[in-house]
Amino acid sequence: MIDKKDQIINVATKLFSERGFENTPLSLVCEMANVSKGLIFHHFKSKNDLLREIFSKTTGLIIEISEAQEADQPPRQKLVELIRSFFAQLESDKMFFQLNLNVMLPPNTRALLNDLIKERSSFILDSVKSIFDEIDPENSLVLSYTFIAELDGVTFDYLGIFDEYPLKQIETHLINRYAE
Amino acid sequence: MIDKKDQIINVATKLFSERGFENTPLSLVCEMANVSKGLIFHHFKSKNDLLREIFSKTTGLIIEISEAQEADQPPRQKLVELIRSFFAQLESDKMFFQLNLNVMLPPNTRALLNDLIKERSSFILDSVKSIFDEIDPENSLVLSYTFIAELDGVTFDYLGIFDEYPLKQIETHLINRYAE
DNA sequence: TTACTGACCGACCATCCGGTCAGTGCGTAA
DNA sequence: TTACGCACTGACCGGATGGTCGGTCAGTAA
Repeated sequence: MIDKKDQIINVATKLFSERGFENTPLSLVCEMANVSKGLIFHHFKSKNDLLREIFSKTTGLIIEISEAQEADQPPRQKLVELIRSFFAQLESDKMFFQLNLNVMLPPNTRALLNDLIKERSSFILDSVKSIFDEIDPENSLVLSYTFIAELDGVTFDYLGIFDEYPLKQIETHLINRYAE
Repeated sequence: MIDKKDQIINVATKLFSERGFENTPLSLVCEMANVSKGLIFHHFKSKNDLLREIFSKTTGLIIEISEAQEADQPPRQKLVELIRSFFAQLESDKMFFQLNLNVMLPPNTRALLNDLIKERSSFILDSVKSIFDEIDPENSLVLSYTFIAELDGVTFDYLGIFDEYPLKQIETHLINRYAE
């Protein structure tokens, strides 16, 4: 029998990413996790707290992507690896990206995760910038921001906007662009 | 005295973009627009309907951006104009972009605007693609998706993630990239 | 056996919020 | 003057939802 606390987290993750945070009443989480209301509040201070815990867990995924490249590769190769692992994760862990997207922008949920988001985004910026520093130190900051925007935009469009999104082709196109 | 219906729309637009749709009770709209609950339902079928009407209005902005270029310019120049007018609008009409961002992703609001979003996004794809068709018909589709992803990503990062975002520099960088 | 802990339950509460509705007053056409 | 329509009001309703609380029970240590 799976641990009930984990069960709550799993179910809530799924529901939050599919239906959004505001639109997922705890009663639904209880029902689908076969758990009582009381138990949720026994393990988590509040609904918000549950979200924070779930969101924190996804940080691991981001770090994993950022560390896909090996240290002794040439910088362009690092970028290629980064793109590759990003697209791979985007396809295989769709749910986590969906959750992040749903939750990072709307002001109420955003406010509640603000510190985590800030921390994470500067981590990402730093790791990307350290690569571009090796390529073009003069413009590394702008290059990093643009690079990140491309990946964020792809995520946004793929999960939120377009029905038939040629992920693979866009991946190759970006790889070509950055492999030069 | 300004028309009360407009007053409702203005106030609601502001509040929805600042606080998100779910997190803005109609009671607050009433209060800030100096209007009774009843009047909102006199002018709009429901809260959802109010959102649809507001969201529809922003479509005009998108069309405006898409049509910034003149017909007889070379394609690369058209792209540059497109980028220019996009960044200009992003800065001057921040509120509308914020609203779109807040409302397009979360599944519940998304569902209710689905047809409008679909319509709009294929309009955008078409207009961008018609430019890339003149440059590289072979790859025009992927080029268009990537181009759009870049702009969406910039919007996302600028409004949602990073505090100090070098918009101007990113704009120039993109212009250089596409002016070749 | 006893005493204690902590996972777990579910009835209950307070509040909030979208939506309704009966009614008021003003402008206008007959 | 009357009658009608329409912008407008605000008290009210019903349902949903986050959160509380008293309590049960299994496991375990003494």
